[in-house]
Amino acid sequence: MNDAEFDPIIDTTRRAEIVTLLKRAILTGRLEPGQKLNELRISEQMRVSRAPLREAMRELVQEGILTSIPYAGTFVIEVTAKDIEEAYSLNQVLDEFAIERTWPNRTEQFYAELDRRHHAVKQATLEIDTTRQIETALQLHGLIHEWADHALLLDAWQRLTSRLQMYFALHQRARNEPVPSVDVHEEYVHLLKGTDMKAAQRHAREHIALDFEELVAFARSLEQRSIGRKASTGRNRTKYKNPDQDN
Amino acid sequence: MNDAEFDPIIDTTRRAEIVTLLKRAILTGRLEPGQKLNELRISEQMRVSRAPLREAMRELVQEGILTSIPYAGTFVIEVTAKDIEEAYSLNQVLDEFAIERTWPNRTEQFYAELDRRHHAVKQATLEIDTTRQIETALQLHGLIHEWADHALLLDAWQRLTSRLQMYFALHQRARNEPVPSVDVHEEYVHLLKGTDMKAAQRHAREHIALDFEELVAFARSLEQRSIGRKASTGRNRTKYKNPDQDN
DNA sequence: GAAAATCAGATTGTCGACAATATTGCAATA
DNA sequence: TATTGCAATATTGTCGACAATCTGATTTTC
Repeated sequence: MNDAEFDPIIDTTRRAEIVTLLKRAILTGRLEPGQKLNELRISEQMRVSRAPLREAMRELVQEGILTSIPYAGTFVIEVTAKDIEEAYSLNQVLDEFAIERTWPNRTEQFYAELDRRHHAVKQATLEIDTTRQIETALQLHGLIHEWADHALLLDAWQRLTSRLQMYFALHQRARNEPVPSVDVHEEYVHLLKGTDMKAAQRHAREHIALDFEELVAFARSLEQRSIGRKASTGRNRTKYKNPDQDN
Repeated sequence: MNDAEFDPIIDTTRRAEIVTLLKRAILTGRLEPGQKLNELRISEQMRVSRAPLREAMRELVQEGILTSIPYAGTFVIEVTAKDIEEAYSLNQVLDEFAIERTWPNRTEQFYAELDRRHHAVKQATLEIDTTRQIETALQLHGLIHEWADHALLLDAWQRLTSRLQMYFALHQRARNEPVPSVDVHEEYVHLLKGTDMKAAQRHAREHIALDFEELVAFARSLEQRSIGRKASTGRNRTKYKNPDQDN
């Protein structure tokens, strides 16, 4: 047989759709850090029962963007300066590793995709939708992780991406002004096409450090208005006072 | 107020207990790779309803040791040579980073804990229980991640640990003979107490590479008897034929 | 006889209701 | 007045039942 190749069809279970919806709400900042997710209310709004909603929330807890306290509730994670510093430092390490693993895998198709995503970033800077700008930039950076042929690395990076996307969204949401529309990826893309791997790795480190300081400063300012709150992935017991409010 | 500090009390929800039970069964190899988890059967054996069981399984799917295919079932992940190679290479990267971050945090308490865990490893080599040997060794290695003061790193490493523990357990289970009772951690512990960070990092790399080859070879032999099976974290649709059997 | 259609059986996904637990407000008490 | 005890309420955790889907065998059709 000479069949054309088909992608597997999307699985349509309520749980999966709920995950998508919740994740989007969190990563765009529509659900704020520390906010409690009221199961009954959300399930009614989505017109589903609590069972698939709870399962979806379990996934997001394990994914690290929600935090759950038994019999108290499930909350959007808080954002501290330390969290951001951690995300960035780990990202540096993973990026360096990803470049190393991707380096021998760079094909024509890789370069094409690199250009395509770079173009998407430049295109997005023209639009008003800041969320789209963040998405495209992260997708460009994700390329080296996708081509590293390393499922665990990709997994770890996608987890990080969630947080980074959330941080960026919060940041932009706070200052409420369009991001500078200069393209800072020109050099990055160029180095990824070159022959000097170390140089590419070095640039990844330094470039990432760019808006890092600004984000941390932002996080510090956030911490002023939310102090004394703490929660982990199900071990602690400190409760929140934050009222929940959707839309 | 001059209150004494208290740790939060442990949360007891069925879901959490189920997670513990399932995880142990998987990591010790009592549930074999590829095996299907029948919800009804397990829920009856544990005397719980399917709701908390399913939520627990969702967590483990996201944790990466189970894989779910909608309307088909949830399975223990397969173990391929590539998986093991990935786990080890990523572990090297994370170890190096962990040592870097832990290095300035080394206190007397750190050294004491280091010795304690090292002692536990040596103690375990005397026992027959191989699972315990694996556990203690991984706990010794986990120290640098716990002291790195880096929640994301610790999280990533714990995810890895699950897989490593599973791999080791399968390996030992297969050859069914006690592990060599020589202590290979002497040098590692010594370097962690020293002043040459680079040397410690280098040793971590090389030492880890030790039993790596053996594990990969083992995985290759495993792949003979289970070919053509594939599944991802909920995107694919290929189904298994593996019958499920508990105990 | 082979391919397609159909039909039971089993298993997963979802639902609504109930049980367990936490929170809040108020009264009681020192 | 501050603290403790106790309803009343709200929310999470769990249960049993039903609906949707898959699997495999059987029947039907060509």
